[in-house]
Amino acid sequence: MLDIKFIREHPDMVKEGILKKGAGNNIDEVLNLDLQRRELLQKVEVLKNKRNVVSDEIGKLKREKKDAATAISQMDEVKTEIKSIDDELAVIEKSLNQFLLTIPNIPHPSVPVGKLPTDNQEIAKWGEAPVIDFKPKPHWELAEKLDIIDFERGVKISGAGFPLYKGQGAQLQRALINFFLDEAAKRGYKEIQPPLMVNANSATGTGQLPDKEDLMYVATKDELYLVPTAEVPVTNIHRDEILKEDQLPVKYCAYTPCFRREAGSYGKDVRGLNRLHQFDKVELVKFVHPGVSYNELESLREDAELLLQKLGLHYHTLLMCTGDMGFTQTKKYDLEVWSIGQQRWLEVSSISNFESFQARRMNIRFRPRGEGKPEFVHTLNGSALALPRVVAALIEHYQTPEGKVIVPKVLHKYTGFEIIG
RNA sequence: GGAGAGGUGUCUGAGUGGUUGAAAGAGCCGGUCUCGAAAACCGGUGUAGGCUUUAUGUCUAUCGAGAGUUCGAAUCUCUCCCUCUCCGCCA
Repeated sequence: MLDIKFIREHPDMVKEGILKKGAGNNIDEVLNLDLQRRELLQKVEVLKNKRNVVSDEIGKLKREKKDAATAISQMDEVKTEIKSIDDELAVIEKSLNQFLLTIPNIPHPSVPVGKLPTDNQEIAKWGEAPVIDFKPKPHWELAEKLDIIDFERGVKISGAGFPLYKGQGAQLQRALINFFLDEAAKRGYKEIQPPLMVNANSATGTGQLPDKEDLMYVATKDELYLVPTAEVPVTNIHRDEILKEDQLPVKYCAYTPCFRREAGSYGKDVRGLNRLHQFDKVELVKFVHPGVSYNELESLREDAELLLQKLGLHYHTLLMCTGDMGFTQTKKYDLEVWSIGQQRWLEVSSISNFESFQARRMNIRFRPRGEGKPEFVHTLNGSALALPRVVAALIEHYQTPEGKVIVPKVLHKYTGFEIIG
């Protein structure tokens, strides 16, 4: 969430930022509630002060065995008044807080303003689509023929969007996960295996709640949510903590399955591995000093891009426009890998800076060296990478005319085989 | 799941209704001492919010969370959460 003080002092900047994201604007209501809150606070604090002072006096009188009845009766009115103002305050604070939780983060000035996919800027392009003299097959055809992914049985067991990986398909997945994790470790990320179900506080901290409850699977009996991304449990590691400045940046990587309800229909995405309810992903999360978060965003992007380069896959990098950014981000890059079988780009990574937006919700701070008040850290995260579309692009990219798949060299030591089929 | 014990500041740990924001010790920061360090000694050291003459200022809140009793709650009552021990179940 945004800082109420910041909103109070820069209402126009906030309104403008929200507008760029294409969201509704209720800043005036927020400011009004904030004003009411502070007025009531002043009134009630005077009364509470009186209560404290008089109570002390009563204590003294009693100790001296004097009569305190007058003082006590005098407090009757104060007491009821405090109660009524406190009640009023509670209502206002609750509503103010709800508003604050629904105000999106405002975009960084370097982000292009727009709302269409064409407003996104391609800032880098790497590699090329392979030149082949036969018609490339989409991954679902290859996978089915090779019997490495079983979509139908996935449907039987769970439903659409829950594929079953078999044999070399399962091994390829495992190889990619290990490859991604090892590469992350080399770049200084500590590996985490987080819980796969989180409570409401954690989901609120990263911004999935209260707005996006529909995206998640919920175990209502236990009030737990299946993680839609490792970002949720991993960023919450340091909720309500004060880190030391010397610790920063704190860098974590985590492999988890991700569960998403993906309510609604997505047309061209329904086939194959393009959009699933359960998928695997390695996520990178950083907690950094506010002064360097945009440098850290660039290095995070490099961390993710390097993986695609090592796999030899053709990709490009997009700087997402204001309208294509999520609720919580100030700046976001997407990496899209080329699917030769489908002749389209597939998003495999999303790399974002949240500045202090999540940190404020989660109360994650650091203590500056020497003296000084704790400040909020900046949080960032990026997929490195989401598996299914990498798998899709990879088997399409490396397919042979016979319908086999050549495994890229960096994976050999993980797969133990060099060709699928 | 059943029975019992308990949750206090960065940590250990006192504190069962009235100068307790909270003893004591440790840690940390600053200082004295020292060529330097250690030890010793002295001083400081939570967080959030409000107000104003923005200050070695002041007020409010905060002892797991929430509600209640009371003039007054870390201390009493209720609900919830969590931890520990024993029993049961179990990968």
